Amino acid sequence: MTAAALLNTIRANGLRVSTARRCVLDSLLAAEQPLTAEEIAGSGDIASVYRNLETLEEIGIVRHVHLGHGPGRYVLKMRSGGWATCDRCGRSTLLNPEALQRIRAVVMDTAGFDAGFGHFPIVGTCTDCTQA
Amino acid sequence: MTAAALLNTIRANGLRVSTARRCVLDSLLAAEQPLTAEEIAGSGDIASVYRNLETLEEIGIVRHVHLGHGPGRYVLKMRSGGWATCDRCGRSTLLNPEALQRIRAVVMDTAGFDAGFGHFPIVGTCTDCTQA
DNA sequence: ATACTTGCAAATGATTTGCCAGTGT
DNA sequence: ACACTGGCAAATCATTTGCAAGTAT
Repeated sequence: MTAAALLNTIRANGLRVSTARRCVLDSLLAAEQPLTAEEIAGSGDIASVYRNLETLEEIGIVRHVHLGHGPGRYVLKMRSGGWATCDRCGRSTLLNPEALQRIRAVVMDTAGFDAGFGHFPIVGTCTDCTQA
Repeated sequence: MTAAALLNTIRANGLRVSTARRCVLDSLLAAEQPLTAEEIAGSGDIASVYRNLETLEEIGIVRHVHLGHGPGRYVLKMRSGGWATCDRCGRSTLLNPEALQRIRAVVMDTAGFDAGFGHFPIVGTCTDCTQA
């Protein structure tokens, strides 16, 4: 999945590739971590950023996550997955696919829930912080 | 743990049992589910409710949870635990202790995280909604 | 008596909406 | 051209803070 493919998805949904829309995508493509709307907007118009994020989420390009307190954050869906956040150091990381699968299986088995941890993370204390 | 024991905890922490504080506790004692600050306040002063909830959380009586979008919710800690919320029907339930233990164990084993699901729930589709 | 608390108002932070001018197709 | 979008201002929702008056101990 490339940047060009994302633009095609936008057009395929009957939407336009506007400058503001591209800026949002470029921010997300350049980011290592999920970003807040404010971080994406920079000095630009934040209302447009929120509107575009909502639109991009509707067509399945963007994912909205809440990794802790504070504002919501946004990531490209292709770079998202199951999240884990440390309640001490605050770091958020993606669960590796095997770990996610095993956790999902137990949740399904014990609670009957088909869970993904793609919106709220697993919150707990990470190994580093537990040892410290 | 009784209602009277909660009042003792308040006094034991050098705090006063005021009318507003009692009202917050009474709301939480009467509730079946976590409540929003607005629900707790009713027609009363919501700023005092927020302040009291924060105080009660600090002394370990109350727990703050985010079960989905919308405002935060508050429960008595003695009635809280690991939460699961269905992303279709929106219902939130407490995980039974055995399920919670097994889930915590895999999370520790696969991701190295000591997680409790006491603040953010496990979000997924519940059995009823999956079948429907 | 003296802190701790309240209640009101106002401030703050995050997000949404109305509206009209601007622009991609 | 024509509908989709952007940008600005204002509204809304959740929560916090300042402060003078009230009250539990």
